[in-house]
Amino acid sequence: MGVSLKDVALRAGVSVKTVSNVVNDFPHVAPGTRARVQEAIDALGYRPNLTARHLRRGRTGIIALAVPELGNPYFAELAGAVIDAAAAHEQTVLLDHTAGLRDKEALVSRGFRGHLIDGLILSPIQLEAEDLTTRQEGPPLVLLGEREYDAPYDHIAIDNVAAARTAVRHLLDLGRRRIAFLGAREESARQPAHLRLRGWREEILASGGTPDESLVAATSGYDRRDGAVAMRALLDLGRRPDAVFAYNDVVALGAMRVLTERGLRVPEDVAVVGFDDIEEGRYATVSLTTVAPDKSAIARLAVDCLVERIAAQDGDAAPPARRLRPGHRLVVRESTAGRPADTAEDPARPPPPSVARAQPGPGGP
Amino acid sequence: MGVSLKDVALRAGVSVKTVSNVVNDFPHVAPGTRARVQEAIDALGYRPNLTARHLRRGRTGIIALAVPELGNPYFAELAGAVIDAAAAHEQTVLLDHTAGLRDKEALVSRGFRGHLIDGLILSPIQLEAEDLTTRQEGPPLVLLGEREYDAPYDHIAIDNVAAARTAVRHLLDLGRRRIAFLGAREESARQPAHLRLRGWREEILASGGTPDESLVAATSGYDRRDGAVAMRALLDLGRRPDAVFAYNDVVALGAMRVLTERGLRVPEDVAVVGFDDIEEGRYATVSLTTVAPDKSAIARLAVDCLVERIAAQDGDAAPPARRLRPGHRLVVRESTAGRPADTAEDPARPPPPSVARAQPGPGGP
DNA sequence: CTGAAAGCGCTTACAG
DNA sequence: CTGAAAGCGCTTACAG
Repeated sequence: MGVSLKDVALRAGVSVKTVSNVVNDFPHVAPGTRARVQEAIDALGYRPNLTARHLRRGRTGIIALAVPELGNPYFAELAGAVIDAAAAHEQTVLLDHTAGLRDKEALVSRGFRGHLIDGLILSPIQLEAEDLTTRQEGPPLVLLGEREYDAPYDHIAIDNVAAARTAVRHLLDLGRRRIAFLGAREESARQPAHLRLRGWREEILASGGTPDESLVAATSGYDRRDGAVAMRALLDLGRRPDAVFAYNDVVALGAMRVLTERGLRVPEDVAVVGFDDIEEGRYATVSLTTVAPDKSAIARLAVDCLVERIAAQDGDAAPPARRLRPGHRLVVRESTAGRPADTAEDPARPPPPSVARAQPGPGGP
Repeated sequence: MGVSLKDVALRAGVSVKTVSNVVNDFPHVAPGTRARVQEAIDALGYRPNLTARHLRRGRTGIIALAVPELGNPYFAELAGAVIDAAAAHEQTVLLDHTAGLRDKEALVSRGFRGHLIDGLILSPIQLEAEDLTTRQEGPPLVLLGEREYDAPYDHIAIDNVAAARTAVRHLLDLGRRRIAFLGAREESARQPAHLRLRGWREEILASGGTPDESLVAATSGYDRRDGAVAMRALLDLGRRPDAVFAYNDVVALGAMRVLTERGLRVPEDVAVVGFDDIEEGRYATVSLTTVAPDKSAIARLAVDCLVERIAAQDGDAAPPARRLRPGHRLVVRESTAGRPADTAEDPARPPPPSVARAQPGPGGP
């Protein structure tokens, strides 16, 4: 059916080895031979069978990226960045989504794609440490995001506590004192939103205040609807905040929608800060102040680490597990700053400069 | 390095053929033998090498989905639906993004992943018919979306003209007469937004009006910024519409942001309709009226067609190229209907019922 | 119900 | 600079 190396070799009157050399752009092929082979390749329309190459090389050049949900723009944007970062290493990305379910996350982490992928980048939500420590086999693994584990894997994440503190600090500086936190998840022993919630507590304490736990709202997930439900629940209980710090941007956007429905003005009555810096937040009717993780740095570091570990399988000494901290910054927009007529942000122009800048964070320990 | 079939066969004291039979769940294996083999598999931690299987079978079970941009929620949501639809056929999805560039689209359509993928689903923006007619090789191909080609490939798309007419009809019914169209692209000989623009023209003509071409705004792409830029340009030229029909939801959202900036009320001063029904539109501060294509039907039909064509390569007669039309409906929200206090849509509840329903459209011709 | 053997299309020491 | 041959780990007629 397909045209094979052998067919090309036959036509060019050389061995398959020589054709292989030409196809793989190896040196030490006589110019005349190369031309003859190339001519045969073109004439026959030969295209290498990647599948055979994979089997022979023991490598596929495919890495998997497993995210909770592609419907969350943060992960869609991150996936785009990972695809680009991987292309720089000539790696192809296979996308998996786990729905944030522990079982699916554990399955993926065990490398259920047997030998199809060379490595895996996983952004877990509910995965537990034991899922990782009992991991027998599976490809090299790099972890992404807020969840941390005592397991020997590279972990790429911004300093979530510091980032959350910066956001809360910003709200405190605006004079807000009743700052709600949206996106705690009670069902999980170890809070996915652990660190951001801790940042909320620490910063309020550092300012001399007392964290009001009745302003911490649980959600069952992390999407727009969860934000709307949590915000509505808070208001229905009569716990009206003067500011909201949400686990992420879509939760913040869902909350903002409910605030408007209830006739509360953003930011005059309630200031709102999100997390992720998704494109959508910049174009919301009231543009969203947010913590902006450096997505392309996250993607780049993750792919670099993974590629290094894949290479290390060939006998190089593998580096110890690293903890890498890409940068982040607070982007102040209308949901906290209002819209002074003369300094209105223009969403059609390049992204505005950050206002507060958190420490970009050095590499791991 | 890995454990192979042979290792398992050795330990179980059977031939590799028998192990293969067990692994692939073939019948006609004596229960005792099966148990013995299974025990060996577990003890050795054997996992099939997919790469070898692919080579031998000549199939990988991987299909590619190429979309312009994962950052556009419509494509992210569609990708999720395709991944799910493919899982039902035990197919894995490889995601490519083309940035809507003709060269990249043409490259992908030629199946540049040589034998790695069994088939391709492509949603083209700038691809031209000749790119397809000169296509020599490449895997089975299914086309998605508004662009149509005179080429023998399956094409899955809602009735874009009818859908656009329904949207414009809705605006006309509200008494709007200066309806702008956002998202024409002049640089391309054959408009990507061809059909939706045609629907705009036809419906205005059908209502006895005259399409005002000065209200057709070109964009350089199809994202939020493009919508904002186009809207601003229209207003700066003094061409104030009383309604906007946008090529898609993100363009509509970008436009809505600018309208608000300029102190225009939505929908009182300007009603807005988008296209795609992305989740974001439901939670916008003024929720967005939109044409909702049936994304899961699109995904399902595309995967079904592709899987059928892949199977047809084994000698079955391939069906002629089909044109399949999944359904769509108009979802009316606040950006055209306003927010009557007593019927406010609750974004935290299930999606609202459609108000106008376009013909769901029969299967192909 | 099970086995021995060929072959999918490459890459890679090993020779020359 | 080029060739002959083995082998990556499977699946699959073909026998028995």
